[in-house]
Amino acid sequence: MLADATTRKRRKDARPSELSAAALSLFVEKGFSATRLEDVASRAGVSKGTLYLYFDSKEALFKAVIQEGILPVVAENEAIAAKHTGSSFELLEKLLDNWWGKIGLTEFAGIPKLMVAEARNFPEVARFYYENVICRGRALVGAALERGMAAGEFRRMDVETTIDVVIAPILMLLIWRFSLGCCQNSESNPRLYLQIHLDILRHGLRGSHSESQV
Amino acid sequence: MLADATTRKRRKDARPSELSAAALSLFVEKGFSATRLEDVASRAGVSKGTLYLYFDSKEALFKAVIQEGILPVVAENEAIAAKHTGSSFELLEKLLDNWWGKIGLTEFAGIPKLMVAEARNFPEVARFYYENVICRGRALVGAALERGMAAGEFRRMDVETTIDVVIAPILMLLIWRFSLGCCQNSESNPRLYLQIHLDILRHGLRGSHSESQV
Amino acid sequence: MLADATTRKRRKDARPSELSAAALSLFVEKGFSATRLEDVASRAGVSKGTLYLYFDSKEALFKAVIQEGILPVVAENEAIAAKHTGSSFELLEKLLDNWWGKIGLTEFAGIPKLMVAEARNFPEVARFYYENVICRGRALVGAALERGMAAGEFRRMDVETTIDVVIAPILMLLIWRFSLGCCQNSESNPRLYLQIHLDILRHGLRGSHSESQV
Amino acid sequence: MLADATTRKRRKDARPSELSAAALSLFVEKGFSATRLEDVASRAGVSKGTLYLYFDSKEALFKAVIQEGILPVVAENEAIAAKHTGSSFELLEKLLDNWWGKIGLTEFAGIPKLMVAEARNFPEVARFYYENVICRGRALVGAALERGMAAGEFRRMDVETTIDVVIAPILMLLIWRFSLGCCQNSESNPRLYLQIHLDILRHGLRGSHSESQV
DNA sequence: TATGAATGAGTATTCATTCAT
DNA sequence: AATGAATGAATACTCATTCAT
Repeated sequence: MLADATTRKRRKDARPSELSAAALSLFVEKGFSATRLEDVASRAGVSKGTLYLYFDSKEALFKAVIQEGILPVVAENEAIAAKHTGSSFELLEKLLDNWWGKIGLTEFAGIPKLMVAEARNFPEVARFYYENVICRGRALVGAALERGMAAGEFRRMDVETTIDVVIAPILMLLIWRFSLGCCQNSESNPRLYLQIHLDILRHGLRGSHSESQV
Repeated sequence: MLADATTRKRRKDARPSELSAAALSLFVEKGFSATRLEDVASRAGVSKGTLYLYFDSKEALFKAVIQEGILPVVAENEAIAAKHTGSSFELLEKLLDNWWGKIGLTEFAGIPKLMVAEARNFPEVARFYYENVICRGRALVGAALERGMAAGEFRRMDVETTIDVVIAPILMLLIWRFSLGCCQNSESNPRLYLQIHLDILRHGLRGSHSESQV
Repeated sequence: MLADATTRKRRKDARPSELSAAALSLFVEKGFSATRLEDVASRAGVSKGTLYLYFDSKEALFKAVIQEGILPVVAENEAIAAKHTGSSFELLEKLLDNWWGKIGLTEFAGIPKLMVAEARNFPEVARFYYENVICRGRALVGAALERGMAAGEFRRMDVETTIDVVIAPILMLLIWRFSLGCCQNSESNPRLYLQIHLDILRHGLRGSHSESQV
Repeated sequence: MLADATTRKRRKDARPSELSAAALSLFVEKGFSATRLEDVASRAGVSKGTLYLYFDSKEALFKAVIQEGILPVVAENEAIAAKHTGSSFELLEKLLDNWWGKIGLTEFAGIPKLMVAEARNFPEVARFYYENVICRGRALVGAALERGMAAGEFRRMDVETTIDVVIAPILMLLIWRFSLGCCQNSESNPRLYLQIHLDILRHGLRGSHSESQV
């Protein structure tokens, strides 16, 4: 009896994240519209009605999916940046490492593709994501770039734009995996991809003395 | 009379591309599922039924949208690459310029976001896009990279992976514009973005003598 | 020129029956609702619009199909009955022979199945058919039966009901051919069927002296 | 509480046959194509969506309608034939009696008309009906005929064809009721019709000694 | 809490009908 | 007379959402 109650309690507490996990994988796989709530429920092992005990609507489920996954990682990265000492490029590497471990290698990897696909239909969620993930992530990269420029480690460039160029391949890596990546026959090698991205940045962002070589 | 017949003829010939243009903009804006064919029709100034005179189904319309826009540009870029003389980096710049003018500045700019969002739901179209756009585009960039490496202009790197890193920011620029780009308040500056991307590449791909500086 | 005009004239005169012939075969094959006017038109070698030059609506076409086919045969049978001398059973045979040659062996054979399938949806046409084909046909058979009973050739039975029993196998033969007949593997033999029907009637209708044997 | 649960259960169990009964009457009345599923649902007192909880498609509903009604009666008739002793004609009468009571006087009476009208459009269902109803019914009649011929009760005739002639008026009686029967003013008298059919058969099938009287 | 039967608004698709040429 | 492009009403079917149990 008691055990049952406990189990049930544990069950109940876990439900929302079980459901949003199920939703995430289906949303990522088929897109938001093409995902049926019945499938979400059955993947989570509950009935369709139960879903509505935890989420008011399909859109609310979408919001939960987006909000749950990535925020903690952003906060972690902010902490990493705050206590970083060493070169600015090393900071970029650390941020990327953490992101990769916490997002790229987990089920949350699908979120960027999902958010990109649905941003126009859910402006409110898009704004939330933009402000809490994108902006804060850009701020971290931006601070690292400015720090490096100030130290002469990186040459001077338009910071706001450089942020985007630096981030783009990382987002694209995940987006690709959940979209056209299905079509390619060869195995992709994300480790190598990220390493080459960093290599190019290492040279490409380098201090102004390099610039004269152009 | 004659004028009218001609007009009608011209009208009929123009219909398919009028319709696929309308469809493209709605698909990009709302996603495939969330786009109602009635809206596509009325944006093109015709009735729902007329759409079916030209496309067998919503999916057929989707295929047409994807297939029409980008193929010619790929072919142009292949021609550009074939007759190029000069540095390999200049070739990359030329390819990017043409792509930007023919895709980035036109209505076709939305295709990458659309394709990314729907690839999983339309594997057949995704494969078509992958083989005819992605593969051929990658081949062009890959050839330029290898040429540059052979000439000592670029240092040696894993070509297949570098291709992806080089292309990613360009795709991401378009994808962003049609997704989270809506959220940002500041005007984005794609010219500057592409220039910085090229700057970073110019330094980042440079021949091995630079590598010792790391 | 003149030839052309003549041809066109002949063409024009023939159109309605070409169209209703095409409609008949499609109606019979697929049913009224499932038949598309475009298919009717193209089977008749004209465009969809042309159909409307000759028939106001799909229902009008249906009426024409029903009305054209069988009426003349009814009239012929009335003439046959009027001038008949000989036994009453021979009259029944003659009527059946003519019906078989003019309906059963022609494209009109499909009309009974069509009329049966659609009677409820087109009460007006059904009534027309009932009054002009069914009633007049029943009257002919009824007269033959009464004549035979009066002569002692047939035993006394309820005429109105016997008419139906006598006619039923003949209608059913045609209806079957255009419905479940498709399913049977063996070739059906309508000649034999009709002969056995007549054989049974020959004995079954026989005068009252037989009745005592029951 | 318990009562309610039971009620609901009973409700759910009853739904499929409530729905197929509603469908049967509408299909018979208007034909398959002309019947709207919404009307079927509302005749059964449920909403359109509910129909799809029990039947996958309109065609599946059609199949169910056809399959449910008649099969049990065929089986009953097979049992009747198996245990019959007495004259072969009496067996025919028994079979007819049972058919009439279980089909002719029930809602299932409309099935033959429906099947005839739609056979061409649903070859699969038609085949099912042909094999499970028609063939088995014909086998029963055929066996009775052969038994009677062997006993000298009936004269020798081609059995396969005679089966059809014997069955036709019975099918036609039902088909008529749901088609052109609407048009006739006088009340039809199916009892009398069947009796006359049997009377004619009684004389018409009789053994060869009668034949000499022709 | 959890269920799943029931709902009905929403959309892709078809096709009879019209009409400018 | 003939065409066939265009129309839009009609309908099968889906699925988010509700609610009685």
